[in-house]
Amino acid sequence: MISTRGRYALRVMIDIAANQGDGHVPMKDVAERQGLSLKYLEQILPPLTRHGLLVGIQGKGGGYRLTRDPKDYRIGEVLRLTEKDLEPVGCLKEGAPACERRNICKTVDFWQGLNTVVNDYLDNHTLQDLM
Amino acid sequence: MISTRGRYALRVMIDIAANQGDGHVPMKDVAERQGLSLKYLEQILPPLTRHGLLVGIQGKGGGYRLTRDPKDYRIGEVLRLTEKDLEPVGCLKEGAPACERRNICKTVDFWQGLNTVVNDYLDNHTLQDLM
DNA sequence: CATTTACCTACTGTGTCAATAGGTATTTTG
DNA sequence: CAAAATACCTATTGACACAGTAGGTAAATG
Repeated sequence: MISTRGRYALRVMIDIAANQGDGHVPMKDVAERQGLSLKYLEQILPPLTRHGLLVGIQGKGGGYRLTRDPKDYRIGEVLRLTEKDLEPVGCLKEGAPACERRNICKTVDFWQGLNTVVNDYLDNHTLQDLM
Repeated sequence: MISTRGRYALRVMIDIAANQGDGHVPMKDVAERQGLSLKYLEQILPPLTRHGLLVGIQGKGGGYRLTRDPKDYRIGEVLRLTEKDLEPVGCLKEGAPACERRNICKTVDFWQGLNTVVNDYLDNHTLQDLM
């Protein structure tokens, strides 16, 4: 299940791409255009700026800007940064506590396969594909 | 995200397949072998019996039995009956309230594609593959 | 200096998850 | 026929994530 965090993040990036021109786009404008809560968006974006997918300029005349061409953002990148967990089962998570049934578990390979299928799909589509 | 409901359901069916012989398997035995709560399993199974994937016989000497060969159960079948929602986003759900952004939504096709990829994977593996 | 913007942290209501608990109905066996 | 074993049903609970609300601070510009 993809939550609003990831879905809103994509909508925000699409909106910025469409409106940035050669300047910056205030998140307030994005929130209004998209009909979303500014305060909520503000707490979704930090991971994206921290990892360099967006740059945010403070102060009057500031706002956000993409750092790449839309075709160079893989959807999976955005979702992995904004979604809490994208893995189909908890035990596949990075740093998950070791499952004591691991040796005898007949299904872990199956879940790993599902995880791969999902991530391949997400990584084979770009932001450009959504515009 | 696949919850314990779906995962336990699969483990239960694998256990039944391995232990039914030509009789029935009491859920109490399954719970003990798998280290799961009997009471919890009891409320996961009803959809499976209701849709004929399992039969449950009451009374002494009763228990559960598969109705088909393990290779004839698609994983997707089991999960769609036991998981609350398998769809990546709510708006794809059967009977979901119509989204008012539907006309202008640029992402719904993308999510539909993800849903298809996931279900194809789940439906192209059978219970036999997990044994 | 005032305004605009990003950025940070705490709090809240709702709902699902993962069980636990206590029962009823049905069938077989002694 | 009684007792035991089984499936089946419904309510409750604690923890936690989701989706937002709220109230601020820091930085840059006009």
